[in-house]
Amino acid sequence: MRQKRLKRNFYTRPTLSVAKELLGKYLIRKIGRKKLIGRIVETEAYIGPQDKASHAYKGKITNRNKTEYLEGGHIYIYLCYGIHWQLNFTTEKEGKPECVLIRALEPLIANKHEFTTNTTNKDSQKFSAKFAKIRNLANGPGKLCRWMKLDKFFDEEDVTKSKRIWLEDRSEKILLPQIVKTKRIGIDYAGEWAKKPWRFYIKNNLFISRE
DNA sequence: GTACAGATTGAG
DNA sequence: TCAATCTGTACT
Repeated sequence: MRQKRLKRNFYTRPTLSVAKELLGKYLIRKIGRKKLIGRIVETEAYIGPQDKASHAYKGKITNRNKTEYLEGGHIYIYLCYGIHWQLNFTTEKEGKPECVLIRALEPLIANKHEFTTNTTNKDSQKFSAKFAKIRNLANGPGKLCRWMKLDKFFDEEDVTKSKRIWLEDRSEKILLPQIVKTKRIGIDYAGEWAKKPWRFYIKNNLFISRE
């Protein structure tokens, strides 16, 4: 299988394109000799300064959100509800506070007898207890950070160069009809901006955070 | 210094 | 349905 790390020019593009094209890409987290691999199945776009749901609304710069202004291809990670880390990748040029939140991963587990990456078959919903366990590893933005052991020490990380976390293209293309667009989760305070269809997930995938 | 909301989660 | 848990932010 052809595997190549996503380069700078993938990230320094319009955020909505990056959010859609991140679907079907692979997030690799190296811990010692081991690798945790997750296929990205759900994302959300945040487009400051105009987006009221963005931390960079009205061009706000704080100690927390300053990494959001970095050039595309950097990690912006922050703690939510005092408990959960939220992994974002910056997009666009330096100075533009736009990013993509990774909301769910399909864990790539070596044992192919348990399940395959082809989860479009509704019959596979009759999954085993083990399958349920795997499904619960990364089907939410906080859960995937817990699984991959990601925290504030990854803020500002350049994923085009990092040796502990990066993204790979494994020649899988998610076509437009397979992408479901919905409003973003948990930002109802953002008025009109809350209605924007800036959440994307892979149709019929069993590893998304919710429908 | 104090007050309070939040890009969530899991238990009940 | 709701509490856990704590940082960032606004305000006194």
